[in-house]
Amino acid sequence: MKNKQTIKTIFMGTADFAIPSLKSILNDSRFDVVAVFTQPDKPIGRSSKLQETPIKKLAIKNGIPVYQPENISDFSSYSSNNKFPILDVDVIIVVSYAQIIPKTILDIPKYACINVHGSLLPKYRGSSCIQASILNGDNESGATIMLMDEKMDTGDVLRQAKTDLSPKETTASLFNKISQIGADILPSTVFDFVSGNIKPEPQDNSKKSIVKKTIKENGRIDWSMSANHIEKQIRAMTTWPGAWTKLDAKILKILEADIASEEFPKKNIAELFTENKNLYVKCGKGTLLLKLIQIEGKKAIKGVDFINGNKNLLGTSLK
RNA sequence: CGCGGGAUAGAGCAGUUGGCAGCUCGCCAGGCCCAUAACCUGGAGGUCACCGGUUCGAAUCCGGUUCCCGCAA
Repeated sequence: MKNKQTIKTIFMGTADFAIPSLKSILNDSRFDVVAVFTQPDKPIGRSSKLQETPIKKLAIKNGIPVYQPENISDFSSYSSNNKFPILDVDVIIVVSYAQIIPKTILDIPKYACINVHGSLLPKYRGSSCIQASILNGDNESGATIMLMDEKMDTGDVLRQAKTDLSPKETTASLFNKISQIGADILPSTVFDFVSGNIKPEPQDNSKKSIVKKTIKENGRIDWSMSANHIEKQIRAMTTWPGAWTKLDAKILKILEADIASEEFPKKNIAELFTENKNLYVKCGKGTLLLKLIQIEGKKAIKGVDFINGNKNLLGTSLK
């Protein structure tokens, strides 16, 4: 492709994860973003007001046409003539769009549909890739730029960027890291591919792993598990759905915890107790020191603050 | 107007037949001690979210407002 030409691009994305990528593309003069696709406005939070997706806000701010079809393959839902509205594009970049892209659309761009995925594929195909890397205690993860095909996250890899995980990494912090490093390499990767300077590498299917979408129940703590496992679960479930348990009839979220260095053999599993001004809960193996917790209807508080105001609840068991 | 919880000292919480504003912690001063996050003594710190009503008297009862949070989506 000639230097003076720009890459005519459609961007599809919805969640915050896609924001750095869209910014990256918008800030790169080699790209011309002609349209943005994102999910329809939905009510979020306690009010029933419709909320625009983060991507929609960014697109509007930059004066780019926004499409929000309920179903991306149902052209009639967003185009009056039952056709995809823009047929002459070079690439479609999809990041965290929340819908499967059908073959009819994969075939539209001149070069390819390109995806940014939050793991080092073929590891962790699926939507909860970042949670999975923390839950499994990985030392490194990263972002993958790949060509899309009809299956989920199975396309040929163009380029990857790695990052280390800190011992206290949470899904929230890793989410930011990976979305950024992915965005950082996205423009040049797409450009190099379009220019013919990248040879797509098929994934090694023998090394694949697939992760299911995170659901609320994944945040529920099983206190018979090891403190080591629960501590990773707490970091993996930050900030949604959060690691939670039941204190009497109320939900108790565990926002931050450390693995206790001491053992407390006399305590029962799931028992809440205090020792040296620290709040602990006994696990199946080992003990967790609760640093930051939140009771349903209340704000997040430190373990020591909970002890000060709720001495009567010490000794009870979490469920 | 989706369902529900909450607002009281710097923090976390008690506090209804309406009657002097409390607890734990922190903070300040002093004491004990080889020493301490331990212990003892004393102290400061409140417009009980806001506005109005009932009452001799309201944190408490009634009406309204604002803000925070959990669920759901």
